[in-house]
Amino acid sequence: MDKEHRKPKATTIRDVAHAANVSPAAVSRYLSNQLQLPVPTKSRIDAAIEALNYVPNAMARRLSLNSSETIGFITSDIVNSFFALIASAAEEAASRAGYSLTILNSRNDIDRELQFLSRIDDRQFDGVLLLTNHVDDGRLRTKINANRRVVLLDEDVPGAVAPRLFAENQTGADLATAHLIEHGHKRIAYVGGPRGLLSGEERLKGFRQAHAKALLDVDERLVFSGPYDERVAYDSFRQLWAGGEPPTAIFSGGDLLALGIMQAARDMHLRIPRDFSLVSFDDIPHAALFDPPLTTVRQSTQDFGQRGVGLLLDLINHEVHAPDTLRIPVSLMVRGSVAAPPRSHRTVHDGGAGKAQHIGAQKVEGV
Amino acid sequence: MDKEHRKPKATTIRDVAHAANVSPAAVSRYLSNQLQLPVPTKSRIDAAIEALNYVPNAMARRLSLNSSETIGFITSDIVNSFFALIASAAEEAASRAGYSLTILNSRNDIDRELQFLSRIDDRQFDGVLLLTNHVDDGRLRTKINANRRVVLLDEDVPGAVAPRLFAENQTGADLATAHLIEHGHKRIAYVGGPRGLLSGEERLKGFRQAHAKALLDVDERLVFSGPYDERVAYDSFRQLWAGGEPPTAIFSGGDLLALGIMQAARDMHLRIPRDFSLVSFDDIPHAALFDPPLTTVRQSTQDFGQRGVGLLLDLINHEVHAPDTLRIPVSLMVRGSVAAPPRSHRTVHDGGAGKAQHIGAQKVEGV
DNA sequence: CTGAAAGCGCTTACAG
DNA sequence: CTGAAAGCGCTTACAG
Repeated sequence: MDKEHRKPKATTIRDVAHAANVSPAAVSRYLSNQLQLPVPTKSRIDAAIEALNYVPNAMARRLSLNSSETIGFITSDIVNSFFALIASAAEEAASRAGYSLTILNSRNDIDRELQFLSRIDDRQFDGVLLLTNHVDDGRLRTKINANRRVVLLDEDVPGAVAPRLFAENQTGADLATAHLIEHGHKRIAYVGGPRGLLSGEERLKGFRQAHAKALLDVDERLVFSGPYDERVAYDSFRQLWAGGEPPTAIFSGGDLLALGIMQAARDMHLRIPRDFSLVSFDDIPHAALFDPPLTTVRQSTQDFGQRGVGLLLDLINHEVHAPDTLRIPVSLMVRGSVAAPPRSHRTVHDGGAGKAQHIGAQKVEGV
Repeated sequence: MDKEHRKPKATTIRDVAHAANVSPAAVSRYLSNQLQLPVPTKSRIDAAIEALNYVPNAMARRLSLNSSETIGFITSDIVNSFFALIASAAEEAASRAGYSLTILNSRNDIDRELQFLSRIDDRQFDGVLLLTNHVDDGRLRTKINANRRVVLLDEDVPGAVAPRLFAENQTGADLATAHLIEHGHKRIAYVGGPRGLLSGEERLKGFRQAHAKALLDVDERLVFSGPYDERVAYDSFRQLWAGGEPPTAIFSGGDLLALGIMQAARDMHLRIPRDFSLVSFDDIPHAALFDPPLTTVRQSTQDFGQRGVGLLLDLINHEVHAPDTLRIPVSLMVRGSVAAPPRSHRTVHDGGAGKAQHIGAQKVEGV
């Protein structure tokens, strides 16, 4: 259009000040509510802003304030709706506090995680919410301790100096396993996350704890730990069924793993819960619509996102709390994937064999 | 720790220049590969950077370059894994081009969309990928035309001057409906997106087109258009079954709607595909694991994200293309939610009544 | 080719 | 209380 001005310079605070016959400082202070002005002056400024279509330049403000007004959210997989829900809750909380939230998809790759954490160093982020999903080799710890503007969510980085927010993993696993035991299962397999990773360790601990409370032994040949990967769970299941005596129930350390198990069962023409029962962890959306509706341990993604942002903003503003690890409560969502063991004559409490209790799942609160 | 310096000033390009005995300009040019330096000078600079632990300040660079190096991704619901997959692909493409991607969750609220679009004005974003999911009242159009750094993905904003990237909606709907007709269905319901919204209109058109090609009439009492809301689909289903003669099959305009339909069917103790068949649109992850495995139209989320970013970067760099609307191809993923109509003696082509073809779903390419 | 200097558009300590 | 001026830390047109 206008060939005359090659770059139609953006209107700045100077332009507004000039038009309103005040100083740039006055406009700046007025806009940030640090100055009570006489009404006529106010209106002149407002009119100038309106007329010149003035919008403050965020990059200039950020350079000046030495704050990017942005926080990073690093997750292993944004497509996993459990993580997406946390991200969504975090974005809302951040937005309310005047911060943008940038979601970074690490694909569980430590090099990408480190690269993303470096964006704190170049001032792209004021801080970062880190949801890692693998065992640290020490590099994450070092990186975090170098800048100290990180909050650990969902999984731990041992040795890192950072606020932490985790689920009640052990309690949840105990709850889930006890639920199976109550239905008469004695031969229960564990298909869970990696050894050395917080959720994997703690959920396995809960699994053992429930057995101990029921005076039951854990058959170590039925314990499978591995990455949170659908295919790995798929393979674990096939191994379980390849051996002599398969279990009558499985506690799976994550809904993604449960999905792999369900797929494998389907491929082997096994029905859940007729041929075996299944309880899982996470409660991803639509878990109630799977075949069968999945009984699983729920953790509040809202809590994760909201409280995580709170912790990070406190850290950024140097309002440091006691460095305790905070925990998100859990509850068991009872749906249709658990029944009595096959070929068992033991009395069951509910009539839940074939029929799913899908709507308004019965909720068993965690401790 | 150090009480002496209240603010331990970050090291700047000046510090590096000083330590390496060159000018800041030389360092800047060296770092951006605009300058070939003698090896000894290079090493001195590298050593200084290393020793001082120098990281360029991104906010300063951005102010100077008048570019935020960031693009926005506005979606109605990041928890919907279909959108999350597009976001993920877009993030990868943006990252490869040196851009950050910020995901914004609009919750399909136009005020939030407008607010997010304003971040172009204050220089937070160099441009925006907009995935809206409702009919515009004119405000989106006005806003987009005011800054012209927006690419429209998945849904249209009529009248907006912007590059567009949409799915082959009509072809996909035709494919899906024809699939039902081939299985002997004549009484097919449509439960789809809103009238006036691109996907809703075009998919309905494809639904009608398939009928016309088969010389079948569409029963208008079986056509339900509404927002992409699980509960709305739930209610539509109940209405369909409340009337006299329910359909023998449903084409649903989105997997989220299909989920609502499946939930309603389950609550009414109806089995799919025994009691009615269902085909849908989107192919969200794990669609194969639902009960039944969902036959649905697939669109490549990878294409959406990648090509969308490409279009936006071209726009930002003023490498404008012809303003054509680009289309993403579709294909039908045949799984287990379609069978012959109930009480029908018509011969069916595949044996697909009860048994699901879940693994490696048969793929029928779109035109 | 190289460096001193101006400029990006804000904010705020400082002086009047 | 108010404004002139310095400063945030880069990039780059300009002069030498």
